[in-house]
Amino acid sequence: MGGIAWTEEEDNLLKKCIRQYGEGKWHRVPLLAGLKRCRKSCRLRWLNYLRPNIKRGQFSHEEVDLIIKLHRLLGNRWSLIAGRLPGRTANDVKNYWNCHLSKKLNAQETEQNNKNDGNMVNVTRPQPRNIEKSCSRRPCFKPPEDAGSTSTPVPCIEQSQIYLEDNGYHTWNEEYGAVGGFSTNIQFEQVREEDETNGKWDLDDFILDLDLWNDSF
DNA sequence: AACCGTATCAACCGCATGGCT
DNA sequence: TAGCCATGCGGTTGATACGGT
Repeated sequence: MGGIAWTEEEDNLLKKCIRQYGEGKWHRVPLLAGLKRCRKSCRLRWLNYLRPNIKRGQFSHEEVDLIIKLHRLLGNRWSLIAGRLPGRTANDVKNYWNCHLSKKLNAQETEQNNKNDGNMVNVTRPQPRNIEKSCSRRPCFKPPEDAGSTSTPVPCIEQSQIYLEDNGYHTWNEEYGAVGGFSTNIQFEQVREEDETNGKWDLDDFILDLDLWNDSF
């Protein structure tokens, strides 16, 4: 292993400390737990190993499929990918990708390229999304009523203010009632402060929902 | 049995980001 | 506004396990 392996005693001290004081405040954890480890090590050990509900063992086919899909959409954003796989850590996903999938997929791609040979296909890599600082809440996302149809999902934001970056500024509802062609670079200028239930909103989740939705058809 | 190459994965490192003063 | 500090993340390292020769 890279670095000094954690002992059972250290694990117990860390677990006890987290149980007592909760997560966060990692700079205090080594002192509170009585560990001779830096805060980063403590955090990593907890997140990747000691946290409850961590799933161990083989990745299922469903998980592997999802990882591949998500990686196609997000690139190496392991924490986001892991967030979609209950019980899996970013480190797990990253290791699995590096050990299993990257080689496998590279081989497949090379094979595919050889087959296509001259029939080049341009693949658009995930583009960075420009997010305004003011955008700090999650617009709730609901699938269309007719779940069986192939229509795209519609964010349930009244008077939403989502703008297409390359087309000047347009209001979503006024001019883009549906989300067709959503793979373009999109800027969320401001979102109505509506969804108070979760408090913290990750915009990437929302965009990912849309991308996954489109991808599934 | 000894050696070697490869796979696996826990741990570390460095950087980016955000909050606070 | 600048500087400092804590946190989080992705990349990388290196010890161990395991299979093949």
